[in-house]
Amino acid sequence: MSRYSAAQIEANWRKAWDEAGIFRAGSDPAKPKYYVLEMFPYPSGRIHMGHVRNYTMGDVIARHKLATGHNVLHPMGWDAFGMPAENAAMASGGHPKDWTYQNIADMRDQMKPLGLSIDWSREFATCDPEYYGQQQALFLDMLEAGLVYRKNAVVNWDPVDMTVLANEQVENGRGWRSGAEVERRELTQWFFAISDMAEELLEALDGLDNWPAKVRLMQENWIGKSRGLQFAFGLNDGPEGFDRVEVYTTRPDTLMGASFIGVSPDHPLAKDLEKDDSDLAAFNAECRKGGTTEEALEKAEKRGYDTGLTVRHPFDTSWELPVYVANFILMDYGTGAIFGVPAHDQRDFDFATKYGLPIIPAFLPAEDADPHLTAPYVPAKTEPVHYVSNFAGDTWQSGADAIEATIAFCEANGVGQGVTKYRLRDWGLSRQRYWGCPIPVVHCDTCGVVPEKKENLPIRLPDDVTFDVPGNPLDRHPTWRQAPCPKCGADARRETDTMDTFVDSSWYFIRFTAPDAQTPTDVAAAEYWMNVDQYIGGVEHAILHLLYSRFFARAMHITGHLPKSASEPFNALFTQGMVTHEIYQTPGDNGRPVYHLPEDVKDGRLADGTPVQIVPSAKMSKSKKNVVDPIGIIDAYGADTARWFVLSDSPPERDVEWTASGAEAAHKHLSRVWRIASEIAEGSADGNAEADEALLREMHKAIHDVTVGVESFGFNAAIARLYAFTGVLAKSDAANAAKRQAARTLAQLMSPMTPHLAEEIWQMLGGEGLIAIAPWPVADPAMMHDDTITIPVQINGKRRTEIQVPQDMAKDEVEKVALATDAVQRALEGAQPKKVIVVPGRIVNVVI
RNA sequence: GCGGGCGUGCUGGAAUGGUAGACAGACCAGACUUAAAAUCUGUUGGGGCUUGUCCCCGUGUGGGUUCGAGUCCCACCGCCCGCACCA
Repeated sequence: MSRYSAAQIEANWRKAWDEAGIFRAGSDPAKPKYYVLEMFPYPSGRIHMGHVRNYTMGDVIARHKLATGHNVLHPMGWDAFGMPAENAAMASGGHPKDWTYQNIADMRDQMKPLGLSIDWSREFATCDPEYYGQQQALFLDMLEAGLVYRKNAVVNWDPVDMTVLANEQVENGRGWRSGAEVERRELTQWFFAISDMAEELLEALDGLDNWPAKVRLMQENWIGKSRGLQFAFGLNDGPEGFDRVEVYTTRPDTLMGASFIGVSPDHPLAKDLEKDDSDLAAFNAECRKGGTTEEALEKAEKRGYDTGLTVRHPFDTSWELPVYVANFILMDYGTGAIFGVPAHDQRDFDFATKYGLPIIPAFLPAEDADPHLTAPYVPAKTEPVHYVSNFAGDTWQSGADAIEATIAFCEANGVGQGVTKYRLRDWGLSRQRYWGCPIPVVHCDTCGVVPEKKENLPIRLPDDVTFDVPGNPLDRHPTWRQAPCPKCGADARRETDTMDTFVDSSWYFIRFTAPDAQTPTDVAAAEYWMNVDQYIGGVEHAILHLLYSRFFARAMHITGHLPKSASEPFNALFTQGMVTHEIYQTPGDNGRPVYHLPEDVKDGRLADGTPVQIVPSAKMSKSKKNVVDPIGIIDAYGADTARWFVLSDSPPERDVEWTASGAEAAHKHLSRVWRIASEIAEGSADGNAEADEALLREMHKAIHDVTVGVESFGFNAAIARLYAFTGVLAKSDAANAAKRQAARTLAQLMSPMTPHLAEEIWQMLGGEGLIAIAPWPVADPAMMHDDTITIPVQINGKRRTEIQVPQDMAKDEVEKVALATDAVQRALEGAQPKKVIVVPGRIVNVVI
């Protein structure tokens, strides 16, 4: 008998699937549709184990749906715009386009051996002009609908590379590539009006029952709805045009504890004052320079500048509070101005302590309040809070009630209004980069900003660009910028900013439903295929990509590109864990460890015998060298082994640690299954009917358990069940016919995870056609329960013995059997039990 | 600081409130072999004695609810993740 050879099997079956065209999504109305999608990859040029895990999970779902009679859409594409292509071009002198398409070709070649049930006919890359041209059309429609606009905004500006950087591209206040200190700069940029939809995006989260609660919560926090009071302090002797300072607070109940007013360095008042105050101008400039990174903020000291101005407290106009410009106040949240309550807020406390401002407790009981507090005074949760009406009245309330009551009180007394605010800000999409989707507008000296005509789309990126100097190549291109004004025809200039790549990924899943349409979408196709029934990807996209996509689906409905039913594009979301690996390191110079690839380490030592230090498992990363190349694994063991292993050891939402022994074990198991099937295929040994019955019963239980596992993302549990069933089959004395049936079923149950091996076994055992499209087995309930069952007997909740009883035995009969056991009789010592609990089919508990 | 999650053998992990440790890895022992590999079988939470179809303990710690708790509730400890000068 020959041995299991994945290399031989796998290529054959991929060819067979290809020729049969079984993964091509049709529109068979007789079948229910099912759209399964994994987040599409960035074409870095190399697939990694994370991809393998992600796509394998999606493939298990897709193949299972195919076998259960669904019309399945399972597409793949490339998130192909972005900075790495430009960085590669800058580093090696190539062109981003060549680099990207070469990487796509390479990655496609690496992915195909995985045997994924993908409809490759729908493949596209976001850098294809056919795609980004439609994206430009979408942009124009959104512009017309008021969903896109231009405004002046503060951004991270890298003065060396001369481009805007996203927040995540700023490290410790410096540009991640240039190392230059990032400046905050005001620029006119394009924005999507996502914040207008804040309430709807928040409310609709409630309906996303099949999303992880964690992701919904993260989005909820990100949208950040808050309820508060907005009102003004009257300003004494302010500059021209400034007679009040508008503030927003979520804690109006602390109003009587106010001791100063703080405004942002970017606040209009601060900007006005700095005109005549060079010290303040210097202070503001210093504040604006400060980085916006987490670390920079943590280190930054609370600093303020006393403007010398004062405001009047709304409830006691003789009470004057100083006005400071303070570095910790953000211009783009609330009104850019606050009142400080040092007694109840750590930041305000730090500030007040530094500048010798009063610390006034706003809550009773006043007798507990120390007039010389050394730390913020925080009332206990249950303690009644005496809110503003302490000043004017006598009502006692707490928490949110106190805040609402205070707002009502303030409104009644003409001090401001209750308002709802959101943290969510509009999405700035302008990037001063070449390798992105050009924003299709023209700047005309007479007409201003003019949308490009749709018939001129796509506005293509020019190919003749250079990357030898920093900045945006589109800006310095000799001719590309020149364009006639679509309105008046005069010479005008193209917009040279391109779109954030998150725009590309916000609607690609809709484009998959009609990838060749001459409009952004084919609404009928979108209506048929949308929504994505199951979306799978990393939790790192919990906010940005998933929130943007939810916004886009709504925007596309508004602009007529999608039915309303697709406004929430992803019915179910699953966030899978990472693939991790131990890190091997040896001490290097200057205390920095030297990392070693897993393949260079044997038994804890390098080839030359040097022992390595093993650092606990972490996400595979090139810099730590704790990576295992999927290609190497596929070459050594086959794709089925890689697929089986990444699904087997851990629940899919958790990280899985790649271990050499685990991969080896997976391969051994698949070899074993292959061997068992081969023996059955060759064998003709007789068995006994009793063994047949037992085997088939086990088979039906396995069908049930594995099906449940596959349908509920319990892949690891399904695989454990398959191990167990394989063991039963291997030991069974059943006749060949029964074994054959069981082995064919085993192959079917394994087919979503190990499709190639499953096909091979199916064929070996005389299965008809391709297993990939053979109807999924159905468990027979009659075969799933045994006539006689074993149930444990507890005494006072502790297991003491077990009894065998007929499955359908009456409760009191079961009780009698249990009481008659030696263990129970011994424990009773002739007495009567106090109570006997019988859970049918489950357990008996005798209470003594 | 705010929000969320998780703590189970040597390891990954399993367990609708109902036999804790399924299934794997690792280790050890045995079979086969001249030997090794491969394969197959078996053992493995801790402790005790009277070695049994035995007893006690055991799911981070301490309480509670329940006939019964890894699972539910309260408090604490530890770890992980997300957000964050957001007023």
